[in-house]
Amino acid sequence: TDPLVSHGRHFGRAIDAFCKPFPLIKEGVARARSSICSCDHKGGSLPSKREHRVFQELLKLSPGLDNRVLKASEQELHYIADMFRKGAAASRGDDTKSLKSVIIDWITPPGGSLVPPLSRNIKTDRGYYHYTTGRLLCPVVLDWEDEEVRKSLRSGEIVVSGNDWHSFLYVGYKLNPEKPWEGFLRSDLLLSAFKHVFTSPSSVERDVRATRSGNAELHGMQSVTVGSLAYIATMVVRFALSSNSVFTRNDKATASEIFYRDIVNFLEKETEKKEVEALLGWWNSFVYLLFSFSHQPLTTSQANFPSLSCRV
DNA sequence: ACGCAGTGGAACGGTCGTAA
DNA sequence: TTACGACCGTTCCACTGCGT
Repeated sequence: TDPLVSHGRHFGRAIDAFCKPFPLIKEGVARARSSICSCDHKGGSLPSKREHRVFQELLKLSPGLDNRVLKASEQELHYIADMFRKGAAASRGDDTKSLKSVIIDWITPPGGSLVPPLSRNIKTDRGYYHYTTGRLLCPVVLDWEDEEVRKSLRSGEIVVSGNDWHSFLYVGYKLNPEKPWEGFLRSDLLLSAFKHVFTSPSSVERDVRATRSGNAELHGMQSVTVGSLAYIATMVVRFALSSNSVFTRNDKATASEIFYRDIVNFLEKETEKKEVEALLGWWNSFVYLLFSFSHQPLTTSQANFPSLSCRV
């Protein structure tokens, strides 16, 4: 298969999970072409800064792609975009599939069991219907111990959206109202899911049994990105923990895409810059430890890739 | 509002390469 | 030989747009 599909897999996981590749590429190419011929026309809608950056990141994933898209016909642009779309969809499918069952292990208390038990491959009794998944999904500003809260969440009387971040995003599942950044996006559950997807499923446990390179290594991932954090959070909250049996990007009950965008937008706010740098540094140091412990000797094909620990 | 067809996307069974 | 983990192919489902 076309290596673009593989690049698309990483694009979805680490850069932008939900964008439509064709408009992104087409508009990016149009901007590049117009600046090359120095026509300097300001036609069309002004792209957001982010949109332009995502386009640049996409080009970086595939060697020579920048020149290729500049010369490409409309038809070829469609083809390239379709390969990226396919890859992103495939990786999402694989991740939902594997996280769905393994998350049961992570939320089961060590040495204990879930009451009532949850099936590894059936999701209907997850979400707010189960005490454990409900506690993790409950907005951190609400008190899950309050029976009225539980009732309202189950009946849909309380609709969770926007910046009502879920408890599982926080260390200890608790918010410190004085310091809202404390423990935010640093929970064990997120860390496990991140390792599962980006280093290897077995790297979540102590003894790494991987026989192949993980996704981060395969794609030369240099550091934890905002996109990858949002992706992991979305996969966990909106799919693995929820009671929806189907992952949909814009259905009202899960609203995965909205959740993802909320996280990304928040982390890219100028006002949060300092905290976000600290957050990414924290993640990078964790992943660095993990990566160096699990490291297999590099093969020649892998030796060209920078190690995951390059930055921060 | 309804039926219809086309399309994209998610689930899942399976394959294949790798390393112990 | 076996376990592991990335990736692929098939099938099914939900959404969209169109005509009536």
